[in-house]
Amino acid sequence: MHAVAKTTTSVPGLRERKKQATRRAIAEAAVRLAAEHGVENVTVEAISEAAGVSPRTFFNYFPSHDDAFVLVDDEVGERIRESVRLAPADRPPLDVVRDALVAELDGFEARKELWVLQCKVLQRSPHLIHRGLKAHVAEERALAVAITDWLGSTRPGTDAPPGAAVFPRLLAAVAQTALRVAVEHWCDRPGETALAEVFRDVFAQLAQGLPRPPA
Amino acid sequence: MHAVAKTTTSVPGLRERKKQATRRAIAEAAVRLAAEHGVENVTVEAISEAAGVSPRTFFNYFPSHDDAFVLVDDEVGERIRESVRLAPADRPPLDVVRDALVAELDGFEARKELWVLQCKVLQRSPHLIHRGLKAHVAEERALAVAITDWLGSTRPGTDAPPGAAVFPRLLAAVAQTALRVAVEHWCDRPGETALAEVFRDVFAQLAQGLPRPPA
DNA sequence: AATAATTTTGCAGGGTCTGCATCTTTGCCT
DNA sequence: AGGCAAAGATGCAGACCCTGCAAAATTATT
Repeated sequence: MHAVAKTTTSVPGLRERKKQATRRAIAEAAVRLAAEHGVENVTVEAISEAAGVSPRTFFNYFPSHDDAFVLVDDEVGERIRESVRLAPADRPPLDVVRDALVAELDGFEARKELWVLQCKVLQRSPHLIHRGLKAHVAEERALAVAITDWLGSTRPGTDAPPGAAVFPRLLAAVAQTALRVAVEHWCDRPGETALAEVFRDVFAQLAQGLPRPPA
Repeated sequence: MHAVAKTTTSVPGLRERKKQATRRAIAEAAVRLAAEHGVENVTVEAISEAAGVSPRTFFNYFPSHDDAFVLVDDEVGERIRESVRLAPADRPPLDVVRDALVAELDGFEARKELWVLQCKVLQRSPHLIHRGLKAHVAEERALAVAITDWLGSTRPGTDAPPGAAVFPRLLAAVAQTALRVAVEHWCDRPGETALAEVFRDVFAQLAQGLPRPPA
């Protein structure tokens, strides 16, 4: 408090940093081992061994064996929802959600290697896709709430037509699905197309009501 | 072969009937117990006990504990895909998929009680939703293939624009998602709206590119 | 009625996951 | 510095999940 002025915020402290490091070490070890030997042949013990922690510690970071193989960043979803809530009220809903997602694409491509590697693991173990979709569904529901907020800011308290109540959930679900399809498609063709391009194309098709593409 | 002429087909035989009965008994016991005590408090032993089989037999019918709680009918998906493949080549893709799904809706409402009950279980245990989505994703991929077949029957072997390759996967994924959203929405409001109505409404919104619903 | 095929079952064993007690590490204070 | 309190890591016991394998029971066929 006297000689050295501490940076009052920002620095998470050694404790938190070590925790994050441990978490990343476990996740990275899990993905690498899975890419080499296949998911079902990678035990918690092996992951812990490679990450340099005890098997018991593994479960302090991941609730289940499978959860170690999917990469989830909570902050991304929160930024997306905030972006939706602050969107101009008169824009097309699909555009609002699309742009909110596109804004996060840069950080996505930055970790390209990691995602491609994980995509391979997920393709070999479809059973893990659903673990990834777990976060997906959670995101979907939170996004639906954000969309409802955004829409509600236009006209509060009015009798709605039958479709209105489903709309936020449908838009959120479709947007997440489009994102997933774009990523899967992009993973299948590494380096061939930019993710942003696939992404924009997919949303364009959605906006047109999924017409038959010109052959 | 001599005295009694056997009904050459149709009758599945006592063996097959008992198997189906056992399977249904296990599934029903699982759902009922889960509805009462919560999924995580229902062990395989308890389910087997209630179904009148040994714990080992449980795993002869369901690959995992969680799989006993989701109802899947393989034949339904096959009928849907066949319907898509046989559709007129000049119809709007979204309509083709919609109608293929709508045709199965009757059989769906017939088991209304069962589905509502299961929806409650799934709502209390989100972790099971993904198990249900497992079949969902499998269906999605198979459906994408069927859509590709159907589209391909129009013009085989032509240079495709960037969006064309994604289209079948996107359409299949979006259609499955729309189905899921419709079912969830319908489960939340039992008896208020017919599933077919929600379903048609959702697809209408998709066909219009998800515009803002009139408030 | 006897035999063959299929299903059910018990058992052993490995893997997942949790709660609890203990030990080590980290953060903060004088 | 040195010590105290909080938090994380670890080991262990135990319940549960899941899978082979071989024996017993049930069903189909001759």
